[in-house]
Amino acid sequence: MLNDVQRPARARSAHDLVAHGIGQNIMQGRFPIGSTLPGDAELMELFGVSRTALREAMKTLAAKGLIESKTKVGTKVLDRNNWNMFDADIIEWHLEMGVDARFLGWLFEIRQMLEPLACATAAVRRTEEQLKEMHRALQAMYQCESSRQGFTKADLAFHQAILEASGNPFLQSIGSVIGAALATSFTISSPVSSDERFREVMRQHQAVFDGILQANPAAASEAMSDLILQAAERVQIKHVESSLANVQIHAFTGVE
Amino acid sequence: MLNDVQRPARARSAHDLVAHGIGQNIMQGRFPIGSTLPGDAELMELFGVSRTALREAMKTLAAKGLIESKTKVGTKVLDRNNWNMFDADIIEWHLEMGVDARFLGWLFEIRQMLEPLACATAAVRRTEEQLKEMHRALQAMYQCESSRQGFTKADLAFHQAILEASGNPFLQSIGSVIGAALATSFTISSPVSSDERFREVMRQHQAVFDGILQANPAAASEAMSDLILQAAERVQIKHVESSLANVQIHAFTGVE
DNA sequence: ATTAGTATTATAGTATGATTTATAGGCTGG
DNA sequence: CCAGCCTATAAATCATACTATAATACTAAT
Repeated sequence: MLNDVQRPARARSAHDLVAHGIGQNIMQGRFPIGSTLPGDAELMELFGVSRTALREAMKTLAAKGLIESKTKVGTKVLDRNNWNMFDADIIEWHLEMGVDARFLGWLFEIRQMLEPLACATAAVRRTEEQLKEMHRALQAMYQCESSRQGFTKADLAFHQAILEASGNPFLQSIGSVIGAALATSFTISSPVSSDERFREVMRQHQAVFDGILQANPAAASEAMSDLILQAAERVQIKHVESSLANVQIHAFTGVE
Repeated sequence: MLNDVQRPARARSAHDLVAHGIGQNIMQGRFPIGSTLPGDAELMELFGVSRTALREAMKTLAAKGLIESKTKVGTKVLDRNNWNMFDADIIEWHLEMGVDARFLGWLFEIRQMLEPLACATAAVRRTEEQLKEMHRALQAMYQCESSRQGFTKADLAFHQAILEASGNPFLQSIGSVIGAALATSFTISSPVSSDERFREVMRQHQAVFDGILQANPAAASEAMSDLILQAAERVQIKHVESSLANVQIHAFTGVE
């Protein structure tokens, strides 16, 4: 069983590996929802770790809402709506078992719900320092046309700066969601693959920044909405073959 | 120090108490962001638990993004934007240190961003069974005019049924956010306090349900938006109104 | 026969000490 | 002055023993 679990890139701590292993097995349905996990002893042997490391992994998973342990009754896999989907690890584990068009659709749907309005609030609340931060990230994107990795990093920084400027801590904590979306998108369809596409992407980002700079919430919101919509389309085009529930982004956020 | 930590209602496990204690101290700024927590030995003495229990608590907090441990350097309190604000415990710990108007404002702001659009998608995707579930919850609300606790429970069930029907797992996992908002709102201003208010609240919920029932995403979305706005006003949050005043939400959900 | 209470027992929870590993900071040699 | 090698320290891990809890089975009283 463990052989099928995708290896994490770098060596990590024991409990981290175990959490990763169990988490991924839950995502893949090998530990089905509602089922009871093997007991401590069996899992210890399975992963070749001590009780301490195993239990720490369990606590990590429990903290993310994946499992619940009760004395005598065992450890059960909780229902999906207990899972904290805004957790970076959970999203990562999801994506590691293969990029699913539906999952990407949900990801973009959430972005479409939150980011345009985050831009709107940022346009009203942003400080000078936050504007500078956005500008720095934007400049970094301009300069990273050649480096896919550098571009992704700068792109994420730009979006995070906006979230930061929104002033809402809930929005500020969804960086992992956006990061996952960006990273995955770029593996499918890089925005720096062609010069034309690069300029289009930059134009959109510039529009978002300008809207926030000019304290124009409506413009900023609309620009971000366009940006996300196109990003989603770029990804979904590559996935037409998975005809099953090809979730379109239906939500448009407009202005009066 | 520990005396100031609000006691949880019911007795819980040792590591749970420790996680709660440290978590709350972080929220209150007694363990400031960026600072290094006391070492294992000191914390063990402070909370009167073994290393095992302490470390499990640490892993719980680390899983929620509150802290990060590194060998030799110690355990540091991470920056706010690493915290997973959609975690039920984190919200709870926030609220336990006293209801903060700003925090409530942020809570309602997020609801205003997500729930109307969740209604819109639910209006398109909902199954018959999900409609029945919403109806059940709605009926329970009608019948719980006398019981504040029962009403809150039914109210939450109604909102969760909508999230469920949206089909998006990210939305499905924000039940804790809504739950916290509802519970806190009701301690401030109960919707069943007067007959008049009760009828108004029920009218709004009925409008949301009708919109979803009739597969009318625009109507459902708007009804939910109204509902949340009024709920925010009841707890005297001017925040939401002002920040979203410039950008109206108009969700159109079209089917191809 | 049904119910209420009690004993059993499997399993998670907790405690403790020993051991290993990682790294900041100092030390040595170039 | 720098690079690479020690060393001290605190976290990470292991191993084992013990405790608390609750599901199950069993017993006894009605």
